[in-house]
Amino acid sequence: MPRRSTSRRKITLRDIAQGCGVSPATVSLVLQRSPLVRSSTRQRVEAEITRQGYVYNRAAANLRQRTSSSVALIVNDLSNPYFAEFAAGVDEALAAAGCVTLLGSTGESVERQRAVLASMLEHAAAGIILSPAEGSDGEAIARLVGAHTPLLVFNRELGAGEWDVLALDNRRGTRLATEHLLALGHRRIAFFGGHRDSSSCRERRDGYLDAMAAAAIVPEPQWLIETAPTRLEAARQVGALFVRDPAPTAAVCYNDAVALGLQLGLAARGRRPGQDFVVVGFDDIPEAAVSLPPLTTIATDPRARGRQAAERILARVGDPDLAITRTIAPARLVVRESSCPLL
Amino acid sequence: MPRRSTSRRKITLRDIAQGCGVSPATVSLVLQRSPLVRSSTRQRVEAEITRQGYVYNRAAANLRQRTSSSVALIVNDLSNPYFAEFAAGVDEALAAAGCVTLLGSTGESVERQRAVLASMLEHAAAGIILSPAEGSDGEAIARLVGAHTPLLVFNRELGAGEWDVLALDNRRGTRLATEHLLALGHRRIAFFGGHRDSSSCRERRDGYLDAMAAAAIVPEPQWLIETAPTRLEAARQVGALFVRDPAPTAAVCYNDAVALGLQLGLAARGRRPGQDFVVVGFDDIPEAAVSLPPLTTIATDPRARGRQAAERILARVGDPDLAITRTIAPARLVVRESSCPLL
DNA sequence: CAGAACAATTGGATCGATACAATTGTGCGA
DNA sequence: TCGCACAATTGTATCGATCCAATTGTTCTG
Repeated sequence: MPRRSTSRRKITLRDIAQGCGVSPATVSLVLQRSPLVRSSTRQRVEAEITRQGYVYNRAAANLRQRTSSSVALIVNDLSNPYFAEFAAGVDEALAAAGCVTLLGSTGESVERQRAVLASMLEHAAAGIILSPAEGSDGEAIARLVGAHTPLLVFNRELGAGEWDVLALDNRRGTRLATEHLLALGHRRIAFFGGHRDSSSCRERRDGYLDAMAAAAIVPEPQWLIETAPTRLEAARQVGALFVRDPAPTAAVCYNDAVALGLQLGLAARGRRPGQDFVVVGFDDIPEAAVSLPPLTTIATDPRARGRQAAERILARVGDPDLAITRTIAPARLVVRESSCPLL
Repeated sequence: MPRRSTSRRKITLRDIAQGCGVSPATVSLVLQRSPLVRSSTRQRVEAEITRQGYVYNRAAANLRQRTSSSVALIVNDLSNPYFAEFAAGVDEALAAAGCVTLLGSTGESVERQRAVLASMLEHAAAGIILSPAEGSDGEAIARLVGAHTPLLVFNRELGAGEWDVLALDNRRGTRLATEHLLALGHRRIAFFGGHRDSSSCRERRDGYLDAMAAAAIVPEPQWLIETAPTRLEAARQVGALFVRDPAPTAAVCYNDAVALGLQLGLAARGRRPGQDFVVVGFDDIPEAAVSLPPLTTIATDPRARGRQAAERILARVGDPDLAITRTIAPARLVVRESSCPLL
C-alpha cells in the first residue's frame, strides 16, 4: 500500500480561501457552481484556484456527502478480447457519467474474487459489475457484498438473488446458428468446444440441442466435443470430429476462439473450412471478420453490453428501490463465408 | 455522479466500539493488527466486527493518513489485445501490493485524455501509468499532473520530463527481425504497415533501416508501405508490394495485426506466406502462434511489462526522491514457420 | 507496600470538503 | 432615514478512521 509524497503540502480549499480572503464555505460554493456567490467573488476565487494549482479532493467530499463516485468492474480475464471490449464499453459509459472505474480481475479464481470483492467494498464502490469466476457461490457473494452495494451480474448464471442480471441470449444464439446450418442442408452437425460445466457452455449447447430436436435429429455422442475454450486446444481436438463415419459436415462452436482453432485444424488436415466443412462461431470478435475464410458467427456486441451494464448499475445506484431487472441481450446471426450452401 | 443508498446507515468503527464497550481508538488498533491490544479484547472486537458485518472505509483512512491506495492506468485503446494484456499485468501487480487500479481510456483523444487525467488526480491516485494518446503534448501533461503525483509514461515518447519511462526496444526489435531475414538470404525486404508519424512506427522503421544499411542495401521507396495498423487495412494494401519488379521477397511488419493481414492478403493472391513470401511481425500477440503459418515475430511480453510498470510506479510512490528511470524493455525474436530459409 | 516499569486503553483533534443555520451586506420602497 | 426583503457570506459541526498524548491497569522489585 503506497503512501503519498509529503515533500510539499498539498493545496486545500482552505488555502484558496485564505489566498483571496473569503471563507472556505464560499470556495466550496464556487466549486459547486452555486448561483449564490456573486460573480465578482467567483472570478476572484477561480483565479486563485488556477494560480495555486489547486486539485479538488473528491474523496473528502465523498466522505462528507456519504456518496461514492466509483463503480467496480470485476472480470475473470481481461486478456480475453471479449471482456476487454466489454470493459472498454463500461469505462466509456461510466466516464460519461463522471464516474471512475475500479478495475479488478480474478483470473477465474474464486479465492481471488473474494479478495477483490472485499477490496472494492472497502474502496466504497457505489456499485459492482461482476462477471463471476467459474465455480462462484452466489450465496457467498451475496453475504460478502451485503445489501448496501448494488451488484450487477454479467455473463454467467449465479442463481437468483438480490442483484440485477445482464445475460446473453446464449440459447437463442446457438439455436439460430444451428437453424442456419440446417437450412443450408446439413444434418450431421457437431457442437464443438467449451467446458461441459460452464453455464454459458451449457446454455449454448442447449440452444443447439433445441434446434436439432426441432429438426428431429438425434445428435450422436461423438458430435459433442469438449475442449478448453482456446484456439490452441480447439485446433488440437479437431481429429475427434472425424474418428467415426459418417463424420459431421458442420459444427456450431462454443465461441469464436474455438471456431478459429477449428478452421486452423481443418486446414492443417487438408480440409477447406467453409467448403469441405462448415463452421459457425459465437461472439463476433474482430478477428472473425478477417479469418480465412471470414467466420459466420453470433454477434453480441460486447462494447454495447458494457455500456448497458454501466447504465444499469448507475440507474440502480441512483434509485436502490428499483425492481430487480434481468436483461437478456439479443444475439444476432452474422453470415460470412465460412458457411455457404452445400454444393 | 451516483449517490449511495441511504436506506440503512452504514456500520462504522464507532458502532463496533459501542457494541463491545471499548473506545473507537481500540477498534482502530485492532484493525491495524497492533500488538498493543490484549488478545482477549481483540477477539471480542473481531467477533463484533463479523457480527455486525462491518466494512472498513479505506477512503476515510486515506484522508486522515494523507495516503492513497489506488493507481491510475490510462490507455488509449483497451480493445487492443496488447493493451488488454498490459492492463492485466498492471492489475495483477497492483492487487498483489494491496492497491486498486483506476482504469481510464482515452480512445486516442487528447481532449479525453485531459479529462481522464484530471479525474484521476481528483480521485487522488497515488501514481499514474499513462500510455499517451497520439499527439499528446508533454508540457501540457506535466502542467496538469503537477509535481505531486508520480507519472510513468509507457509505450510512447513524450519528450523528456519529470517522469519515469518504460519503453519497448522498438528499434532493436526490427533490427533483429531484419537481420534474421538477411541471414536467411533475403535482400529485397519491405517495411510494411504503420502510420508514418507515430513514434513507435518511426522507431521500428529506423531499426529496419539500420540493419539494411549495415548490409549495404538501399531500400527502394516502394518497399516502404504505410497502412493503418489493422489487419483489414494491411490486407487491402498487399498489392502495393508487387507493383514493380523485382518485388520484395520478405517484409518486416509494423506489428502482428499488420503481419496477419499481410499473410491473409498474400493467400488471397495465391502466394503462400512463409514459402513464396516471408513475413515477420511485432508484438507476439496470442494469435501469432496459431496463424497460418505461425508467425515469426518480436515478443515484448506485455503482461510482464504491465507488472513492471506497476512495480516501478509503486517504488516511486514509496520514495519520490528516487532518480528518474528510463527503462527500455527487451524485445526478442521468436522464430516460427512464417520465416524459413529460401529453398 | 510504595512506586517504578510496563501494558492496555482512551479523548479528542485532525485529514479536506460540505451543509446548515446564522450572520452580514445591499437595494429599495415608504 | 428606517426597516424589510433578499443576496452573499461565514462559523462550525460533520463524514469515518487515525494518531498522539494522556490516562488507567497490572506486575514486579526492593
